[in-house]
Amino acid sequence: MSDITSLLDIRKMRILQAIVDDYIMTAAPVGSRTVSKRSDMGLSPATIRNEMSDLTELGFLEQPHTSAGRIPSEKAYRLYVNHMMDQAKLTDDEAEYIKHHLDTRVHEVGEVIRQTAKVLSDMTNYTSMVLVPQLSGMKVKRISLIPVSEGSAMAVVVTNTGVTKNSMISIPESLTPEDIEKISKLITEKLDGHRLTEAIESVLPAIRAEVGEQADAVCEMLEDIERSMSETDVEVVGASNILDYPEYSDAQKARSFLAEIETGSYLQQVLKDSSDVEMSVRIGTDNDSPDLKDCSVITVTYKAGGKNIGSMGVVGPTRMDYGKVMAVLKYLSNSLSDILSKLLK
Amino acid sequence: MSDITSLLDIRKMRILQAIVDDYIMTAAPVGSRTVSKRSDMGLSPATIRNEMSDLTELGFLEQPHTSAGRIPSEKAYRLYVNHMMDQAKLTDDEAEYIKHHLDTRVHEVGEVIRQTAKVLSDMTNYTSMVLVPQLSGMKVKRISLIPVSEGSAMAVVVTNTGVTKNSMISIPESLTPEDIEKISKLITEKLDGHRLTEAIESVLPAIRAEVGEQADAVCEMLEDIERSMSETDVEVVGASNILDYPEYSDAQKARSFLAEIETGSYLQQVLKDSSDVEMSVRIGTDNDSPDLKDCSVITVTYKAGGKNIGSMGVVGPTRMDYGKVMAVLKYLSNSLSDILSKLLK
DNA sequence: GTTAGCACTCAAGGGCGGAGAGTGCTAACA
DNA sequence: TGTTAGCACTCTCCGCCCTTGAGTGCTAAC
Repeated sequence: MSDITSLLDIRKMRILQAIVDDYIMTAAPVGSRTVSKRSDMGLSPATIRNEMSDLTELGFLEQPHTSAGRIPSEKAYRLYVNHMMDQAKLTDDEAEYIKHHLDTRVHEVGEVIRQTAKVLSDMTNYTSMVLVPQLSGMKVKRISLIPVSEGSAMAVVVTNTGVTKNSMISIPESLTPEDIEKISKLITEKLDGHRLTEAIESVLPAIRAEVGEQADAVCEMLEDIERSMSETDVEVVGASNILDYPEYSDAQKARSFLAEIETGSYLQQVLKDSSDVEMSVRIGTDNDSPDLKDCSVITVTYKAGGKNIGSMGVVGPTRMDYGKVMAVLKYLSNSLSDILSKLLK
Repeated sequence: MSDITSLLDIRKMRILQAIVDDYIMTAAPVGSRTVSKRSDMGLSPATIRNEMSDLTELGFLEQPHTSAGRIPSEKAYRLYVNHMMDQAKLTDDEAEYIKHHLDTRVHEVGEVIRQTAKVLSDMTNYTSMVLVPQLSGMKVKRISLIPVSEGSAMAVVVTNTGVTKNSMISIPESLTPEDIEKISKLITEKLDGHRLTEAIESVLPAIRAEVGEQADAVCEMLEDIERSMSETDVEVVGASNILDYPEYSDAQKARSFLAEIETGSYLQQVLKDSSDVEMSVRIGTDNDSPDLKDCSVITVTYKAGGKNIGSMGVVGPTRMDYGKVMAVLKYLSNSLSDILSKLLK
């Protein structure tokens, strides 16, 4: 990116910023008079109009119809987010609110994640989503197999950070509960300290040697475990918040937004894709999903023990309060990272 | 209930039924001419008007304004559901659809529940909810404790029917992983075949005797397990369907409906409360939640091995297609019961 | 370069009238 | 005595017109 002042002079920037700020608050097209009246502007409406005309030509503003004010284009939001947003800081009350509601006495990761999603949605009044910590990349401490019925067992994977995940797997009917217990011990012993993803190839020979004829079955089980452990869960809260915004007062539009949220697959993909960039912002058509073409999605990552282990984000109308959302996300990312770092030892 | 023909003669019944049927399809007030035109009616609009006037006086019909048709009151819906609904039967296509989408090859209870909820919502186009099988009342086959970090462990309860549930519990820091394993074996041995709910008092003395000084800690752990096992989970699908109905085109109304669904606590309560009646119907203000006062909730139970183990239901506008919904619910209840009975051996 | 002034555009909202759906009453009919 | 035709009446809905007001773009003057 070249220096943006070569693209837009300072005055245009200030005017554009004023328009975006105003539009974010009111959702109504902004006129030249409104901008001119801002105490720090000191220019007549006529001058503003000339500048607005230029900004429209440059693609930063759009006009719903001739005699309406202007609304920001996606291009304007991108510029706004990157170069001219007031990076809001949380008020003391807000910080206090987070501290108070992220109950650090809770000892279960899932519960902490749910609380985080709730707080995120409540504070922003948009839809929030939090990816539960990902096992991939963590080291396995223990894998327990619990016989449930003939043909099925529950696999519980515990990582060295204390993150757990469990799933039902099918097992060969030939295996007795005792066999399962033996295998459970064996694979824990062999896999201990390895990453689950890399474990199978590297550890299989050893296991194969020890379990003899049932090696194939065990091998399949391990693959089954790996497969189910790489599935991601995401906690989504506050989908109905979208109905608070006039952009979505049309039932049909709200319907397709909510349906997209409910399936969750796109959002899940976004969170996964963004799980290595500290903060990502997708504006409008940046989103592949047509149902979210009037939405923005902002995500941040969170860590435990200095390593990224998950991400969370907010979905709202493109006209969202970027400054506030980003501030809340940053703060929450730190809080959650702290809590998890302690919680997961 | 006394014989209803003493309350309403046959003709009034037929007219009321015609009105309810029509209103369910169109959501528009029904006039005398519309009713009269039905091929099986054979009465002039004027006659119908007289009867409608009576029905209004009796509280079965309401009039939005003088020159509009009539709409059914809650009282009418109750009568309709109890005495005059055409108990719809599923078409072959519909039965086929269910068979096809309830994939019996799936071996995990949770997955089956999710599929059921999806099918239920897709077929009715209302919001569906399915309670996951309840452990209470089942007999414990196995309780495994898996050490996760110092101070916490995962408890996995497996019942004799193969239903599982797991949760994190905190454990006294004094216990080593070996202790935990020992205790895990011990409680499985002692609790095996008992109901979890009744197990603790009856089994505690034996356990107390064997674990010696750590008895109190173990006791607390067991209570913790019991507490978390009695928590219920419910799968909700298709909340956004409500936006397809003109009654909820008002964003504010849709908002409060969706918020109520999202918290889920009321619906969960309804499902729990109804988990011993084969089919229950709550119409309008039967629902305690003010946000659901224009909704009806219909639930059925499902079984495994001849015993009720859970329930599911549908939430929609009071003007819902009761016949269809009840038919789908009945059919699905049987299907799910069959699948679970096989699945849980 | 900035601004005042002015003609022009367009959406939103209020008022009005007709159309249409539906009712309730009355009187006639079987 | 129950049923029906007829009719006056009531309301909502919809389209129409007009006004209002916000906002623009252009021009000419500062």
